[in-house]
Amino acid sequence: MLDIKFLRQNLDLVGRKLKERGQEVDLDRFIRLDAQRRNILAEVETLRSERNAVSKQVGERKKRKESADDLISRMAEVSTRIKELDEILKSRDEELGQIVMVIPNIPHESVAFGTSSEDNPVVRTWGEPRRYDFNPRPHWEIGETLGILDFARAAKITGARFAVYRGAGALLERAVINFMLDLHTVEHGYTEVLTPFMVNGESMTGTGQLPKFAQDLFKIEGMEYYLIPTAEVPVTNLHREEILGERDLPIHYVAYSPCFRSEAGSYGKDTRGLIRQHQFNKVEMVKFTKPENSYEELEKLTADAEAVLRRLDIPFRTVSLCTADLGFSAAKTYDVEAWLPGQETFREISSCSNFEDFQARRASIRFRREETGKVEFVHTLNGSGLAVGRTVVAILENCQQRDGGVAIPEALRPYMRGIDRIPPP
RNA sequence: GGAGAGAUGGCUGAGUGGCCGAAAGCGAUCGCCUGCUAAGCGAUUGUACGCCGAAAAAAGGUGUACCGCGGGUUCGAAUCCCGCUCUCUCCGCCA
Repeated sequence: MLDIKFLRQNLDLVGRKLKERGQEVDLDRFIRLDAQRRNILAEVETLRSERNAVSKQVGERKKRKESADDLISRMAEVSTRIKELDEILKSRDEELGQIVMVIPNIPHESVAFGTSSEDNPVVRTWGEPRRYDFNPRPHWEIGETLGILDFARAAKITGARFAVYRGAGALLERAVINFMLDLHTVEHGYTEVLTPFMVNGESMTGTGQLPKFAQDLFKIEGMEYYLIPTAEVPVTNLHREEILGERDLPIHYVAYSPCFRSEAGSYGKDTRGLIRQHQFNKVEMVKFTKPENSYEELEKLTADAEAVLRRLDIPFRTVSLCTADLGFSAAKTYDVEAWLPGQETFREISSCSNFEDFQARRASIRFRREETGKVEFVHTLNGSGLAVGRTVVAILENCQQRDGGVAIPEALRPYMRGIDRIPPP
């Protein structure tokens, strides 16, 4: 959510920035409602002030055993009027909320203008794609041949866009999770957290999934709980409605969680394999920082995500999302894309964003600056570190061998009971 | 699922209709005192929003709201009434 005062004073700027994102927002209506709201607020507060003062007189008169009937009947009218105005005020607030809660964040000045993902500038590439003396296969073929991935049975027990991992496949998924958690905690200094995988509506609103993107979420029948689409939601909301000490910052968390996404609107996209599932595992990094440090922290966060691919020796490139490709809550995002030889393409495997104070304002996550004694909003950041299923995809495709086996990257072997490859059947 | 108790400021905890944004204590900050430390003394110690202020901001001033959440009664609600949520204890069930 944007700062209302900022919005009021920078209408043109906000309108222009939103246009760059390809968003149209009725800002005139916002300004009109906001002015109305403030007028009504001023009136109702004046009336309340009068009522408070007169009620005090009533008390004093009664103590002196004097009649206060005239004051009482006058205040009865005032109270009725206050009640009326309160209702109007409430409806204005709701309308304003509906507008302001669906306005996306403003892109950072370093974000390139663009109209689609084609316009995302590549900021770096790492690693050389391996040469194969055979035709590299896509991971779903590799996985099914090896008997470690079973999409047919997943469809039977649940439906489309689910997977069953078996034997070395299940072990590999688990190894990747543990490898990533250890790397980020031991070497990068993050604190591991394990949270609920369902959250309430307030949490979803805090990070920006609600109210605008309800159709992307799975909701629990008969309860106001949602399955999390990413650990970003529970972890960022850990400090919702808190005022942190300046000394507590920065806070770095890493969390494993399964992620649940309805994938509404992506029918027909990535229907084969592990790329796009209703349920997938992810290790997520979340940071709470002081405003002046957040961009430096974004660079480190992205480097921490890239470190996973470096250790696994998987080639990747990092792009900076352009204005049109940026997510709703983000001010700036780097996507890390792993090379997939079986599909001869780079695919997103991590998305690292700085939300600045957008989520902090929604979720009311603040800190007290020692120098001034004032409370300010923190900046929040998060990044996949990494998407586990897609990492398994990258391993299967990059490390496949002529005979159909898959070599286990060195770094994972301690987590795989020492085995160095998954042999063909 | 059944029975009961509770939710007040950073914390402990008082407050059953007006004198309560809220006692007291603890903690914290600043100052005084003191060779140093401790102790002692004094002051300060919430958040949000509106208005005034100003080139913009800040300082400052002022008003309103907030005692788990939502509604109601009343001239007036932390306090009375209704609904909800959460926490704790006991019983049952259960990984």
